[in-house]
Amino acid sequence: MVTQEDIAKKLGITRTTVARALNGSKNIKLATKEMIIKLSKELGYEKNHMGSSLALKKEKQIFAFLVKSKNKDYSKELKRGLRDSQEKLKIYNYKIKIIETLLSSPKEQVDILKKILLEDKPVGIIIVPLDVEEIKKILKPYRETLKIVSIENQLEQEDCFIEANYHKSGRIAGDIMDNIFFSKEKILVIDGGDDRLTSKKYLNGFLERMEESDKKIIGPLYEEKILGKVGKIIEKINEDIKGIYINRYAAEIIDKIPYEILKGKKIVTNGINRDIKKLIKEGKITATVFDELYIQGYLAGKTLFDRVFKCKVLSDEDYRVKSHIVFKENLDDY
Amino acid sequence: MVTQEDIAKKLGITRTTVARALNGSKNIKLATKEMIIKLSKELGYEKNHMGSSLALKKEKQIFAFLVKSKNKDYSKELKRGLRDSQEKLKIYNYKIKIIETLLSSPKEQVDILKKILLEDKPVGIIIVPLDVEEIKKILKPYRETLKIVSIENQLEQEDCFIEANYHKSGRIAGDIMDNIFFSKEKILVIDGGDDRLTSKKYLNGFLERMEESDKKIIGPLYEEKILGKVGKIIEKINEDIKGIYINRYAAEIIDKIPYEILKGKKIVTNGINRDIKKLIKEGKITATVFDELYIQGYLAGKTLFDRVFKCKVLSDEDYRVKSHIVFKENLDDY
DNA sequence: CTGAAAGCGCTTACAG
DNA sequence: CTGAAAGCGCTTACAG
Repeated sequence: MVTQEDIAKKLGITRTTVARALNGSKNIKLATKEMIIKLSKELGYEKNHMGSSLALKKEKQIFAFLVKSKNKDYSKELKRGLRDSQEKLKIYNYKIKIIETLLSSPKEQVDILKKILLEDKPVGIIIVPLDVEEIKKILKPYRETLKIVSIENQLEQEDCFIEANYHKSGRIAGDIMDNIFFSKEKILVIDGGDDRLTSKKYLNGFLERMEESDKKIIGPLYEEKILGKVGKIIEKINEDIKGIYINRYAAEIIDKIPYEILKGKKIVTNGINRDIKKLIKEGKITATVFDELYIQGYLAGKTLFDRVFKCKVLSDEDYRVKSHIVFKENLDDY
Repeated sequence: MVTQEDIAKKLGITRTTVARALNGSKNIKLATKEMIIKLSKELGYEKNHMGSSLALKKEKQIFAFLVKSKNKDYSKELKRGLRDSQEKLKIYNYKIKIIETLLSSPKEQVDILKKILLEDKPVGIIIVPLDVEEIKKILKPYRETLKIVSIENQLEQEDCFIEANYHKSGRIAGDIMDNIFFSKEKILVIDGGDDRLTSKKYLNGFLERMEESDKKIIGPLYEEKILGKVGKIIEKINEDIKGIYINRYAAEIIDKIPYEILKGKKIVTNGINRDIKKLIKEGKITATVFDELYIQGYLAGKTLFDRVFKCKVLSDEDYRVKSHIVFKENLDDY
């Protein structure tokens, strides 16, 4: 294992100067710096992070900007993932502070971000950016020192970007629906509306996949405030309908429909929560497909940390969030 | 943050003594030790692992006993997971050495284990134990200092035990098969034999789940050296058969059967490898269910490390290996 | 059984 | 722009 001291000795200088070169300090002559960097590469120097952290005693702050949506599970799971990644950070004296703003109020997010950049001097930002263009602008002057991870919406190319593939999960739901039936059955598609995060992408993925199938799609049936108008859905369901897909409010909608009407239909949905789990357990929903938000949160924390601290860039594969398929039998995995 | 020094000061003793108490050293008076432990609990002392590792310079060894089976993916994935967990260990100066022995030769595993315990003084053992009773006996005298993680087969209650739930994955395959068909169709079950790790459990899980269904099971059809006798399988497949389940050698068997015969049948299997993926992509296999061996390996490394180093015991949930369901549309997640 | 001291690899305020 | 020095929290060989 090669240390800064080794490099210093070979070069006839002090550890201090070597440390400076390796930390990107500005108080160092360019030539010296280059010489040190060159040798450290030749020797295969890797910084010992324990030594480094031990010496670096003051707490460094990372701010995570999440959003609160009506879909409570969304931010809850993301937060849980983020918190779990914190454990690792804590021992290195990094701290993630979570700030939640409303999905419906991009301006609030922008304002708080501005304030924090100015006052708290964070070393990293994790964000589910709402007003993407505005946020890009705000971050620009801080880019030299700030590491950025965005979730759901991409900012600059250079930032790490973590996204779940909701569209794909929609396609998978379609794949399952297609495979459940041999012949050209009728499938009713219920559009529970757009939550501005996942549900529209789910629906589009499902519909795209169904176009490649021989099943006959009825709908999508859309109603504003659909939960108040379940009657309209009931009208559409008849003997001919063999399968039902719902992209949003699956549990709420199913609960409002008398079971007699749904009996024998195969229902597939996207997303997961306690109510959907219950319905799968009862055999009312056949399967659901969802993206693990927990992992997204966890990855965001981990990734930012790797970037800030180790200057390590992970491969794209590491950021990929898998889709999970849930039938009754693997329900308790989730 | 409370340090050993803080504790020492409050007690009017030196850091050295505090360290000794906290490390479980024997060179310390019981009363002193108890006093220190008590105060450190009161103050909420948590050891700083960076300081600790930095001081602890010599390499510590962990040995992992894996098995080589005919199912190459088995040990390959397990190894990959284990290797990934090593990265974290390395910076703390722990090293995992992997030893593979043949599944068919439990004695070889026992012999090597004996030798290593004697000569290498490992701080931890990860093992897929074959001759469980014998291995329990061998490990007994070392239990004071040695942390043990077993995979697949449990040793003592106190050891951490990581298992995939192959039986459950079999049940899930059954669940999918059951859901694919509305009516009482005939399902042919092909038993590809016992690999002594997964395939029998898969089969039993599948059959158990099918008993709860209204489908009619044909088989299980078992032949010794089944790959040489695919003719017997072909005989069984006729118009009436709507679904086929195969627990082992799915890809090999399907490849030997003319596609005309399989066309229109829904095939579900357990396990995953490149060939199965290919068949799913081609639409020949509808779905497969498998246990992520990679995760098992990763967990084994991580768990042992947590035990050795942090004296941390994870909750059962952390050891749980999920089952994964793969249809065509989520194929590229794996 | 306990303590004084050196050292792990790194960072950074201070002095020049 | 560079260096001497203190210090992060811990461990352990050595001396008593």
